[in-house]
Amino acid sequence: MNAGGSDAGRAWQLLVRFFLAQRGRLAAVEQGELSPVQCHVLHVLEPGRPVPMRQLADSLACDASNVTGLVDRLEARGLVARRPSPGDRRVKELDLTPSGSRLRAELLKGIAARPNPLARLTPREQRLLVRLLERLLDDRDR
Amino acid sequence: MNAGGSDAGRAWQLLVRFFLAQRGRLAAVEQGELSPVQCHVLHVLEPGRPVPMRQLADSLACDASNVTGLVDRLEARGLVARRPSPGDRRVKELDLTPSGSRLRAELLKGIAARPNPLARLTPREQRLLVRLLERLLDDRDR
DNA sequence: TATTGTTATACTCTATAACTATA
DNA sequence: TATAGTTATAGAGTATAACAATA
Repeated sequence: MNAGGSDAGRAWQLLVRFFLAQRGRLAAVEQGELSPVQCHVLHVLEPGRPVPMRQLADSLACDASNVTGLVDRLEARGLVARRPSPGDRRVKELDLTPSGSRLRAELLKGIAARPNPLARLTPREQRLLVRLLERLLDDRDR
Repeated sequence: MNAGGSDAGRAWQLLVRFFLAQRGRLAAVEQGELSPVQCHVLHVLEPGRPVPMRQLADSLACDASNVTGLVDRLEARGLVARRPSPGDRRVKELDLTPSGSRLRAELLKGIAARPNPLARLTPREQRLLVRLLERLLDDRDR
């Protein structure tokens, strides 16, 4: 079997284990402000870069029907807004409101401010990990 | 601001981004056999190593009341079994059934067999990542 | 008194299927 | 015909609060 390809498998297994273990451990989630999925939406939505509903469903790896209710709830809280797409009248694009942009900034700040699980790595190891993850996530989600 | 501590924050942010992006993309989940949370339970439960319900709730970072229904469903499918704890009569320990053990083995195999997102790293980078993640996950979850 | 697990309740997330309005 | 988004429905995950049994 895997002679040479086993490291990718092992790394994948460790990453899966990591994100299973960390599920729901975001500051905004713990404070009850946002659900994990809502965090994802605010994370994907960059200010001034509207995203079609369909694209959001893809990035969530879920059925399109879920996005309707999800966006309904975020819109009811004034965090996002639906806009008609210029090119295709079937499409609705999603954008952050000023309030949503502020919460997104707090979310990112909260993520960066909670590096607890990574404290056990040396600074050099942390830099290595950043480099590897950046390559891993390159040209993804945008 | 962060002079020196920023790499941990950056790495943390990238890991969060990664697991948000990969949520639900496990073979067993895609095939509709298990939910992400059920995967976590089977992952945590090693054969022959019973785990108290309370400990399961901790590892899921959720309220203990959820574990009741979660375990009910897994037990109804014959994957896990509740056993009284030898020491404390309040405690119920959870163990895999033979059927659960088999599904767990398939789950782990499926995870290892799906390293697609990691193919973009060189073999050397993959080994580096494995080393870092192993240090990251060391003495956790057991 | 504190802890383990349960129940009741309410809300969110998720998939499937059927529908509409566009393309 | 195909696609974007919605609605209806049902099942699963989640938190809070109250409870029984045990420590």
